[in-house]
Amino acid sequence: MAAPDATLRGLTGYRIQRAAIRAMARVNAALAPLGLRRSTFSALAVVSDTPGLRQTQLAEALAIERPNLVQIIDDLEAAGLMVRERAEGDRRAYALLPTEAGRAVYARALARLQRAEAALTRGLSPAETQALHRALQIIEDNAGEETGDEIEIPSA
Amino acid sequence: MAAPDATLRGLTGYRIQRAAIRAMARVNAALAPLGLRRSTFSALAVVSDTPGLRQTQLAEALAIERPNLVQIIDDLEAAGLMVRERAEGDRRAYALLPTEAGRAVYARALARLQRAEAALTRGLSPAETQALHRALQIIEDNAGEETGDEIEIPSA
DNA sequence: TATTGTTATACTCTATAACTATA
DNA sequence: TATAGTTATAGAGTATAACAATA
Repeated sequence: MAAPDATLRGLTGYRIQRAAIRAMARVNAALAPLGLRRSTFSALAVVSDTPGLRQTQLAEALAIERPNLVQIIDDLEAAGLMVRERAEGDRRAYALLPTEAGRAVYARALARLQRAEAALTRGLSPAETQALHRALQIIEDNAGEETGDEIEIPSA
Repeated sequence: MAAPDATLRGLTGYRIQRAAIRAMARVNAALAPLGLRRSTFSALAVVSDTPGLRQTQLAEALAIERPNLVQIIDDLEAAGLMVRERAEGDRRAYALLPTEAGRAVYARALARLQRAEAALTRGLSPAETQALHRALQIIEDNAGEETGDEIEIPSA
């Protein structure tokens, strides 16, 4: 018997989980000095790149549930990095816009993250990193499909 | 502007997170019919492959904190899949052992997971999957190192 | 003094149901 | 009747401090 977790190490899902937990801790550490978490950073990034989008659209882009987005936007608004503006033509909706401060913090956060990314992928060539991204996309897509697994259809 | 999350997609950390969240949901779904979660499965796997190890050793193998392991072992014991036996020579410690039922459930869970893994990695060649594992290991190792980042040393 | 397992606790992330105000 | 945003809530996963029993 090799390592006690040799069986688990043979499972892609387990490896992704282990790498993700540690990588997320690094990302959090890189963002914390700017008062951001992963969730607030990613929201700020999408809104900065696509100003004016609605909360529902942002939730879909980030693959999070609408209710969970509320606190994220609240935090960004409280920090003065983003504003909710009533959307024209639909008074139920809000258009999300970054403030000047929000754009500045976004740029600083992105720079910090890119340094953290370089540390994370040290030892991987650009081609290997590219291949990693491709593999992760395939897995995300595969995992996002409906399977019908576990849906028992009575045979009569 | 391409997709609203184009910037985020350029970040390895973000891609790992997205893939991990979806993959873990699939793993949970594969384990749920057997009454297992990811945490209880991985504990059962390590103990089945390395019977007799201590809780501290198991926590280290799984990279979880000792307090969080208590409930996991409690659940496995309540399900009749594992037992705590007082360790010989050290009455503070427990040797963890799988029951017969535990070994049987482990085998069934592993088979289910391997089918789920095949679905997750559909479209990736064995070589690509191998390269993915290697890349994830490098990232896990890189992220686990101490950096000294953010430790401000007063210059005088 | 240090270690093993434990308790208590807290924080984050995620998910669902139900509400409000609009459409 | 449906949609946008919200509230309330619950469940995991993870983390730390402190305790009892033992070394």
